Amino acid sequence: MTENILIAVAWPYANSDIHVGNITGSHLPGDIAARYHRMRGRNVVMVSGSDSHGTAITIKADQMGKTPEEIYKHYHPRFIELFKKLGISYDIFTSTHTENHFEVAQKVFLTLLENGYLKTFVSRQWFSPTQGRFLPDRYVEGTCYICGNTDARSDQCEKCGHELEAEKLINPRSKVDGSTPELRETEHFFLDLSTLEPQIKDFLKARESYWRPNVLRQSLGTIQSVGLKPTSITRDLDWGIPVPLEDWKGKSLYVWFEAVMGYLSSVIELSKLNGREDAWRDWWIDPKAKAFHFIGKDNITFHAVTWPAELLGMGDGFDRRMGSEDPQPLVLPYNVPANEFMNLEGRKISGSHNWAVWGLDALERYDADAIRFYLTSAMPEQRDTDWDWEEFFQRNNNELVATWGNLVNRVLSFTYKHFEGRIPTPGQLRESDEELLKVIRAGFGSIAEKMEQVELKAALAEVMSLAGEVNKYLDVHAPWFEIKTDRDQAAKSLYTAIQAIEWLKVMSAPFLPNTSERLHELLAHDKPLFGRQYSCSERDALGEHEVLRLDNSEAECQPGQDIWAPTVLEAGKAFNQPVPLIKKLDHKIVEEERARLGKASE
RNA sequence: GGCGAGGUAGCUCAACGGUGGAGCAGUGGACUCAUAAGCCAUUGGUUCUGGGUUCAAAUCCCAGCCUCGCCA
Repeated sequence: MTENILIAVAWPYANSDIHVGNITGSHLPGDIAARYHRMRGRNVVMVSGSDSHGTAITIKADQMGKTPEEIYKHYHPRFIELFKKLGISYDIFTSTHTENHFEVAQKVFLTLLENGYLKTFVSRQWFSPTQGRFLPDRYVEGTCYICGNTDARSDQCEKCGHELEAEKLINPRSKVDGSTPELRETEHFFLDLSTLEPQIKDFLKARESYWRPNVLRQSLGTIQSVGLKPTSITRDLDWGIPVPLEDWKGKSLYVWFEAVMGYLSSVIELSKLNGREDAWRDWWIDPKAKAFHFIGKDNITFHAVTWPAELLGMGDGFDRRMGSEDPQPLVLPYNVPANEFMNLEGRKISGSHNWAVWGLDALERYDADAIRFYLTSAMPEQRDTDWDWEEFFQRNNNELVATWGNLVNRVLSFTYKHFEGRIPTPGQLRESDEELLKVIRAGFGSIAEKMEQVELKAALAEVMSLAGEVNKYLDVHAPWFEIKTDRDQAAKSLYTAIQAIEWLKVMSAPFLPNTSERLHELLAHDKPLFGRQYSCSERDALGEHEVLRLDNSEAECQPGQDIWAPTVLEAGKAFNQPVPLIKKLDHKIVEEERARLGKASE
């Protein structure tokens, strides 16, 4: 039975471009995991989409003099372009602003309501009489009741750093038109986390042995120390998913409450696109399916507590609403390997100050795999890390090119020259040949263990270390001497080295898919390892949205076929004339890139 | 303010109670198939600070400092 794996990546917020911190935090680790599981022959679906709603987008829209929809439609295709160029292989990358997502989100809401986990509370919020609507906290400014700063935002004072209780703000004024807002009562829905707490606790306890400490302590730790409180899930906002009830006009589902449902809605959308409406149940109903959630540390509570609470609270009600005759509960997250943050040259990444390395911009000058290699090496798996251009340069030239790229090039070009472009026929291998192959072969097992545990840096380090073993082996045998005295000995050495390279191509493929694919072609394999990314436009009642997809039909990776294995190299087979797989960089890029930082753009 | 994570060689990280390790950078050496890459050898550390427990602490406990996240 093929294992079902859901790779769910945090939905990027569609009010800014994606930078290296976002990439290494969630998209890249998700992609590496997805590719690995696909190679194991598992039934993988990797999903994400643009988080299109909420106040941050309406604010951006106001600043730019555009509509929220225009803002989302500007960034969404740029996300897709980036994922294509970087090889982030989503099975579907869609948006929360789709008819399908609206339907799913409203079903989730109604199911939770039906099951008694939603409550309403009345609170007081600032209302603009001139505009006839409630103002989000960030739209109201006034005097800080702690430090007296006259330009404090109602939810936070920049000057003294305190977060504020919005209704205590002195001399409030609307950021939109400067008018004076007034406090009015407003009613909102809350998700009753306190009632669900025992179930959430059981869910977390069952995963205690293998979750990362930061994720576990922030979720289970909070429950054990202070407990959970009801959390509000609706807002007085037009731009979003309407609360699906009479008399709740002008109120939307809170963006965080609804965006996480994208993990469910996107799989449903993909199932519809593929014409197999029930396929989503492979990942969401099959109790053996595993869901991995790749997120940044700012998102831990939402994914380790709130989203599981939504799933638990629905019971089998969602499946029933989807028309199932035998309704079942939904699958809970298997792991939430949250990453910490990546800084840039010693400072926090800041988009507004252009202190950022933007994905699309960097891809104009560097190969996808060069970026992927460095971002994996410096992935913030257990602590904050730093993108440093000098280190990017060093790691590319001294590790990726020197250890791996050069290994492939020296072996293949020497063989091509001396063995007429064919894999040498080795005859009986020597003991030392078998020894090297044994060491490399063992990597399939030990690297797999790290991949299953989502220890991606350690996994990549082991691949590189194995490449180093091949370099040492070559130095001992020196086929460039053997060829002069005993051609058969050189044939054995080169065959062994190419066999090792063939295996390392497989082990490095989740990290360096483009490099592996090109090496795969060099070695004259018929089919590509991975599928082809493409995008298409879909139309529904809300308009059109672009969708990034993946066509696996021609790929070697197929459900049920485990290609993460030491296949035996065919002696005598012709291969293509080698070319260097990875480019060396010139040191001048370090100064050039540093000079770009912090400069105004656009 | 509350909760949490992290603070180990210049950089990235590993050791998580038993003589502080790896890769890269630095330095020295022999080689040449290769993108002047590869190989061998080697320099480098009051493990944030101060206490404590222990025969033994980077590791456990207490206090403090710094960075980051979440919540109020």
